[in-house]
Amino acid sequence: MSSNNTISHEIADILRDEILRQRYRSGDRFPSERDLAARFDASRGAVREALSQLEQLGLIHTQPGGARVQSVNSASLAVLGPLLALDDHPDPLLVDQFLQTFSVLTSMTVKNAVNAASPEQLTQLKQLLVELANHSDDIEAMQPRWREFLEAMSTIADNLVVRLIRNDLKAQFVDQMMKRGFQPDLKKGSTDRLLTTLGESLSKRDGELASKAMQNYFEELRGTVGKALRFNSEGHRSEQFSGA
Amino acid sequence: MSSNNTISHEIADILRDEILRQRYRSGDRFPSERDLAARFDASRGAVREALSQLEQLGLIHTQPGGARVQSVNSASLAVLGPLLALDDHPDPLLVDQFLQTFSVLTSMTVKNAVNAASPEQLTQLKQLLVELANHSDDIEAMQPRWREFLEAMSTIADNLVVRLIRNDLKAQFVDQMMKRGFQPDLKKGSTDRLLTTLGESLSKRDGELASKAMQNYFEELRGTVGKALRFNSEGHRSEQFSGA
DNA sequence: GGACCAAATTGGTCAGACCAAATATAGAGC
DNA sequence: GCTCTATATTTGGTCTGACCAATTTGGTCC
Repeated sequence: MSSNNTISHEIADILRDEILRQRYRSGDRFPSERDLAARFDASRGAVREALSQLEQLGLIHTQPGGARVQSVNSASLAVLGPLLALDDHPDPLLVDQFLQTFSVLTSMTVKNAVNAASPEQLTQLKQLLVELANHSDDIEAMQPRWREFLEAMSTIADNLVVRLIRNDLKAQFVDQMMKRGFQPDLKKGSTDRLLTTLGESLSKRDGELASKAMQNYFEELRGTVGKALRFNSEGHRSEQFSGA
Repeated sequence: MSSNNTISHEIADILRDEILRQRYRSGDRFPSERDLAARFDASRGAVREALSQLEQLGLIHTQPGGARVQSVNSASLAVLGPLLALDDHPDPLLVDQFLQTFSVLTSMTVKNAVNAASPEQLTQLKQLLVELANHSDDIEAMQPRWREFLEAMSTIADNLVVRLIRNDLKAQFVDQMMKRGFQPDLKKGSTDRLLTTLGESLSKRDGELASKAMQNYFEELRGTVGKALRFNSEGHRSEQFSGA
């Protein structure tokens, strides 16, 4: 998990998962710090630091007199990762929701980047696209280049809000999937089509076109990933999930 | 600010703002807990809890041996609120970026909601629209009804990822603007047009149409708000900002 | 049954201490 | 002078035990 190997993080991880697994109902009283200290055989200070993390996640609310459990719906974005990691198989619905969200944000970024890029940045982007095209056969090799390309787009678009959201989502989700060794096997045609259209949009400086291309790509990705996950969750443990 | 009136929150607020104001460069060593305890005349425990909050925000990274400051770009979404509250006048660019982001997420929610709503939910939504139309003259009165309408949309669309993001954004931003007493004065025409189109999209069950209408509305909102903020930041302190 | 008051519980803070990991420093060897 | 190593120091992580103020709880009185 995300845990540092400190006691307080361990405690936080355990309690967080218990809350996410609905072991306490929203509004319930949370065990007192002294009880938790006894339960985990730790000092109250360590427990307090753990509770501080849970409070930052929006999972509990502490007040003199007692802490109370809050609804997951009102939690912070940072609970997504733990939520996905709760079971062996990630929840297909949640994954799909993630992809859809990531799609609209990425499309927006791409659109703004293409429209706002300086001539130098345009050539840089084209260069990265060529790099990608050169490795379109090897998904492994494309991964870091995609990252670089999207990072460049993100820098050019220069929208801090989206950047922060994508930070969180990436930390919560992408890394989670990577750790599980998940590799979506998109047909090569889809990727090639995306690369071509992106190149075209760069030449024409047509952000809308780039955005649409990105959306279509994610649409296909959602289909593929959804199929793989559903197949997987039916018990046919595929090799796509090697497990951390 | 968001602070509870505890010492550790106070310390966290101060240090957070110092980091956001770039008083430490990314990568710099952060003062030791003992130094900070001396500076704030507090116990090390209180300082540690403050630092724990900063770590959750992604602003510092602590390790045995010392804590280091991280780049704001790699921080968590939760820094947006404090970032907006840093100066008397919110950064127009940041506000615009927020609105654009909120726009695509809301449009996506609306689209999915309209497409996925059950017949009962459709009538409920229409009912809420009527409510809105009845108060279209009084912005004050519309506010809670808008909230209710969007909340219903959010519930129907049932995308936890977007919901969590919107939670954070709302907490960081909307509340921030409300506290400043900011009220965008959109022309009544825009709002009426939005309401009409939304009603139409509900009847036709046309999510795409609803989405487009939402986008257009936000587009106008961005224009209006941007103008107001720029005007305001030129020193003509308008009455729109009554100050908390 | 409801209003009111005292006792127990709970979170927030403090002080002083110890350990292990990381850093800084001084010294040895070249 | 430079590099490398061993030592000393700093720093974060944790523990113990204590105190205060706010809340909650339970019982009493009307």
